[in-house]
Amino acid sequence: MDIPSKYNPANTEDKWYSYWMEKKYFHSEPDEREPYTIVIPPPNVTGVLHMGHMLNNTLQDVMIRRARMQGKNACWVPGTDHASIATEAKVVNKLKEEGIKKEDIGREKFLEHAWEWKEKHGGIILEQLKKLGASCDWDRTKFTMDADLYESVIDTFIDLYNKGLIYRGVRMVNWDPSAQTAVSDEEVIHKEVAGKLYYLRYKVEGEDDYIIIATTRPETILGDTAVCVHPEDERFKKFHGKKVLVPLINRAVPIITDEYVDREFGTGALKITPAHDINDYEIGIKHKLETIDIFNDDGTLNEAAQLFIGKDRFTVQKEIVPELEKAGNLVKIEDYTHNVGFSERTNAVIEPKLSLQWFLKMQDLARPALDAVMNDEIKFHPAKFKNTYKHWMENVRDWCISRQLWWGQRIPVYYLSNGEMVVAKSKEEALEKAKKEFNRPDLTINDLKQDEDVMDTWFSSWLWPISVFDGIRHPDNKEINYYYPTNDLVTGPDIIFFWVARMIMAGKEYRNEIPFRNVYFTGIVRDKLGRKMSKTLGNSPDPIKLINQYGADGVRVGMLLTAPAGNDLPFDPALSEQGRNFSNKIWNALRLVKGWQVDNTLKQPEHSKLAVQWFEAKFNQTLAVIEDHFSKYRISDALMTTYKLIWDDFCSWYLEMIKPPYQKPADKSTYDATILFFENLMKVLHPFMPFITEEIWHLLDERTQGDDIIIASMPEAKPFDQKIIDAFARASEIILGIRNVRKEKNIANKEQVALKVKEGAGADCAMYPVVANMGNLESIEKVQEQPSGAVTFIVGSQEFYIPLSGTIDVEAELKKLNEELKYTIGFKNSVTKKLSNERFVNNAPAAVVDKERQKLADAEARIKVLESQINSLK
RNA sequence: GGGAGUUUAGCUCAGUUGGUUCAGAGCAUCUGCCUUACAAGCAGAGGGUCAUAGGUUCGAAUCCUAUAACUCCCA
Repeated sequence: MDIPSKYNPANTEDKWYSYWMEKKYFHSEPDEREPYTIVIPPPNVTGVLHMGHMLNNTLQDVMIRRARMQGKNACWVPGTDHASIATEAKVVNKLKEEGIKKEDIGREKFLEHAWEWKEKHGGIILEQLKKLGASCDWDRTKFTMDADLYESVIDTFIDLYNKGLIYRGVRMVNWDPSAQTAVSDEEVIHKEVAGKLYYLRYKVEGEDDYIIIATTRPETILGDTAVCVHPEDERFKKFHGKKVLVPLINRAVPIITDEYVDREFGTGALKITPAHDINDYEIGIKHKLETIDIFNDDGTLNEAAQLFIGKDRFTVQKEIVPELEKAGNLVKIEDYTHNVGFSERTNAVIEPKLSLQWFLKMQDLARPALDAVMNDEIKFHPAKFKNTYKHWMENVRDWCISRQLWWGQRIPVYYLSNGEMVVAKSKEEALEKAKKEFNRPDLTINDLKQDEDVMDTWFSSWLWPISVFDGIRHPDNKEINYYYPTNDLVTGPDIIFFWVARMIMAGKEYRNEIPFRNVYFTGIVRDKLGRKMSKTLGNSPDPIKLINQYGADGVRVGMLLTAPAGNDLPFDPALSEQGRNFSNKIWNALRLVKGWQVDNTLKQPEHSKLAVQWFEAKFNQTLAVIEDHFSKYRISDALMTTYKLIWDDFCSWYLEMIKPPYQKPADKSTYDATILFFENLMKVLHPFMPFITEEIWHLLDERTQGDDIIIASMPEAKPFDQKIIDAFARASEIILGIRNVRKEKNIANKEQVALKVKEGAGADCAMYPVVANMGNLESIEKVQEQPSGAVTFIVGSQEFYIPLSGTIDVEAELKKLNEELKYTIGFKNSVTKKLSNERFVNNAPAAVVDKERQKLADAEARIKVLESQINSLK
């Protein structure tokens, strides 16, 4: 067989992916088997694949492929979300380039453009996932704006409204002036920013006195409606009940007192701007202050500000300072670092803004969702995220679900001209309802105006595990009953609140059941310097390029090896190289095995028989370890264990043990056993490296239709013979001893040597035939005494000799032995000390004490051997 | 400001209920090898005061206290 010495992934990956697709191996239909379900965390439809997706989806693919091979009905539902803010921004920009404003073409026309954009660009990320090998059921691909999912969202809104959980109200919200929409608390990212603290003098009305306040945002003074001091603060008691004049505009506002004020901060006096600060807002309500909103939706100042009308807030922040100075209000400016909120989507500085929005009450929804995680009905991996989850759930605030956008599910609320409203699924239904509810038979469809806003994208996503199976509209359908609850969710810790928490709420509310049993939190992929990967930094490698360079299998291994759950992953392309090298190692093992001629008449050599027995045991022993890792979601450990099983145990030991002499044939039973081992190893490896394993599966043997590794059954750990594992451990030590002697004495591997074993209790080893083969020994013989002119090595307390023709370097041997003796005596002393401590012997468990006694006996035996060696050399 | 977490080899991390030679793995490094499966490889080797200081215990990387540094979440 002619197989190239370097594995080339490009030749196999596309081939097998299309083959699997043709065979419909990824597709799932409900049947009598146990289901195993994963719903993909839907990537943003505007996105392209980044390293985070690579990690995330590799993990999911490992889990789904393993489940498939375990005979479960594996279903991985792919899809994307509509990302209202991001997508709308993209479409707005595209139109802008064409000279079109969205307001000019209107809502319907705009949505046509948006759909067109989605059709054209929205599938990129899913196509990229195919390159990675993701075995998603593509027939089930969903999009959060699909008609059925859209309707599910609308139904949910109506239902929650009818339950009294959704309300409309004017509240302080996080306003994104760039996207011109409200965003939820979770979409605001707080960052420390170097700014200034401005000390401003407010004149007390009708007096010559003044009060000094400190603020980071001097432009907002135009919206001030009070100055607040601590009631106990002696410095300000003289001002209680008086008024001050707001600088520049000379509006008289009251000086109020509230214990909220921190006397240590700034000057101890606080300006209050209820329209533009959440804390001020609360104080405003408490003290019934006037609220003056000085900003337009785009962050420019409006008429209420009186000055700087039409200018941007940041321009005004600069321009107002000289004005204040001129007017004599500026005392001083200090450097000051403070927290500023940025929009997760547009990176614009968030403006707290009073506005009329829709909210979902969270408290009642949160309780069952909190319990489900705290009592481990849903398990978090790693469990440390339970803390974060608990803290958020216990302090959860109502969710602002309306967005001032067009791309999304439009809020199903209809208003009459008098402001009264009805909530209904369609305009027609709304009309009927309105007629009845308000006793207005005269109403026509034109009297109704639907709410202009759409819902938060996460209001779609939180239904995802249910809505992809149509379980909102048809709660008793076959699919939802079969696939739900799903098994595992794989996602990043950064969306624990956005998504995980809310999916659990939705599951509890709509199915009265959790949406998944396990949540695996991945780390965040960072670059070598520990920075988060981002487009703006340009520090993210292009995953597709990586795949072309190292193969999808290689990249998958590279990602997984250093990605224990919940730990950040400092990505280094060298990791993918390690994965690629592993592919090559396996490839060459195949070349070796397939290069053998098989001679049916050949008798199986004893050493091969033992090797086969050993590997059988080793395989099952290791498989149990791998299964344990999987059960604990330690995927990278499961991979590393598999890696070592293949590389070290199979390639470095087993294959070397059974390798026939050069150009000699192999015997049939060893060959067959080896092929079987190879097949089993490929099965265990398949979930991690799907492509090369399928390729090798088909090269190892002729396969009938449908005999493909992707659907082969995963081996299960069977009982194994511990004795042969132990015998091998000893044999390998002896082999290492022989190798060391060869190395020290410069004896080529080709040259045969004889091994002499000192007669005694430890002289036997069941695996001597293997030792003889691996050590290239002409004989193994027991002797009473050390032969003259022989090099010695010791395994445990057993002596071995290799007679040599040349002279022995007595000095060097003595030095080595004396060092060894010194170490062993030291060790013996420490054990003796322990054992002579009465409290240890009395308190420690018997097993531990026995082990110490055993250690002592071993050390004493070894010392005896070493001493006799030294004496014989002297 | 409140809370959580982390700190073990050059790097990334394991280390379960405190008890085997417990101080580990992979990568990296160094040395020697192109030995007919594989130099994308083989055979070896070195490398750590388990962040610091106390304490509990017969015994501490592991439990407790304090300190330091870093990370994340919330406000």
